[in-house]
Amino acid sequence: MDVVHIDDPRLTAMGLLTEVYTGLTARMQPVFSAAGLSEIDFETLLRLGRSPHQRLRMSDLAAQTSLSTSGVTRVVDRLERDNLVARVACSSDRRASYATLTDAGRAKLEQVLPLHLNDIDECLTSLLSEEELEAFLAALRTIRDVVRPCATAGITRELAPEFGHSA
Amino acid sequence: MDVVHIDDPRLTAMGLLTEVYTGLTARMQPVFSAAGLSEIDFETLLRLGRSPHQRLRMSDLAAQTSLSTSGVTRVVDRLERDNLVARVACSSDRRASYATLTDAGRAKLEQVLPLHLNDIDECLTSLLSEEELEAFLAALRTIRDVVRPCATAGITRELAPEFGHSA
DNA sequence: TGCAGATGTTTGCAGCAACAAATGTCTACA
DNA sequence: TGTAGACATTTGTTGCTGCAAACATCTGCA
Repeated sequence: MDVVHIDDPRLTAMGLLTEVYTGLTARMQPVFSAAGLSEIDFETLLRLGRSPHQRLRMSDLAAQTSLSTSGVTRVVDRLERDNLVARVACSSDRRASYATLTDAGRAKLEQVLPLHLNDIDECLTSLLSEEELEAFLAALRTIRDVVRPCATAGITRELAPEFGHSA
Repeated sequence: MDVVHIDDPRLTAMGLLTEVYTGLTARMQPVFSAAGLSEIDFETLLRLGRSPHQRLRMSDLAAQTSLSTSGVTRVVDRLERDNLVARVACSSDRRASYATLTDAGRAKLEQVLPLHLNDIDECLTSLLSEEELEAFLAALRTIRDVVRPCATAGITRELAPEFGHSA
């Protein structure tokens, strides 16, 4: 018998979740890198694309992604250098600035998104039956509500009790 | 209507999973940092603790974690500096070395593990009913088998079709 | 035996992220 | 109006990571 319970069911459960999540993201990497994007680049473009006017304040972007505000500064620096995103001054608050999708950014998103959706289908949604998937998502929601009570930042508070890809 | 389908169910599913996984790991962070460990430090100690003789070759450690071999070199450097792990030459292959748990490492693991298990319970396993949990894990296994066909490295091939915490 | 290629580990290097401090702007209140 | 504190963003610094190259050792085959 070893130091730790080698088969503690809690460890197994958490390990399985970790394995699935990291395996899934690794599996989706190629689509992003083929487009010259990192995962966080894609997430940024996606969130901008889904937002009203395809723009978001830097700090709202930070709240929605798992990045710190300085992290967002540099992601947007890189995306701006590549002309996928532009900074626009906020007229009502001179401290703030919006990151907005450029035409090239929108095009890039539209190019990558279908491939990404296809990946998700292949490795996740198509693997379970209708009912299994629904139960799976319900379980995820239950857990999400505990570990991440307030996950909607920078979104008008009425819509989107669950706004996909909140990291 | 925006550029992208704001509520594409595939995006929502993936987003939910991301949210849960990152929320969960964030929620577990405090226990690790209180013990002066990073998450990867803990995972390393755990894997060593579960292995025969509490030791593993560097490259097997790399295969089990999500780190590259050079990443493992540096994690073990740090853990060795803190006296939680020691390198031991492999007698049958002079290129290789084992990372082994020191007494302090074992003690640290035994100190942290119950707290971690408690976290998992609080934020994951206790949130679902017996049946829900079983269905949830079954779904994870289904996905795991697709995204990570061969996830058992450096383990004697017979046991552990699912060896928790494989990153 | 001797050598070519495979394998295990480490090191040099470059990129990314967080934290804290700095800067500019806003808000509330006297 | 003037000022203190809050807030949005950026910059300086540090640490962690992967990739590629270097190095040591092993294996198989002539």
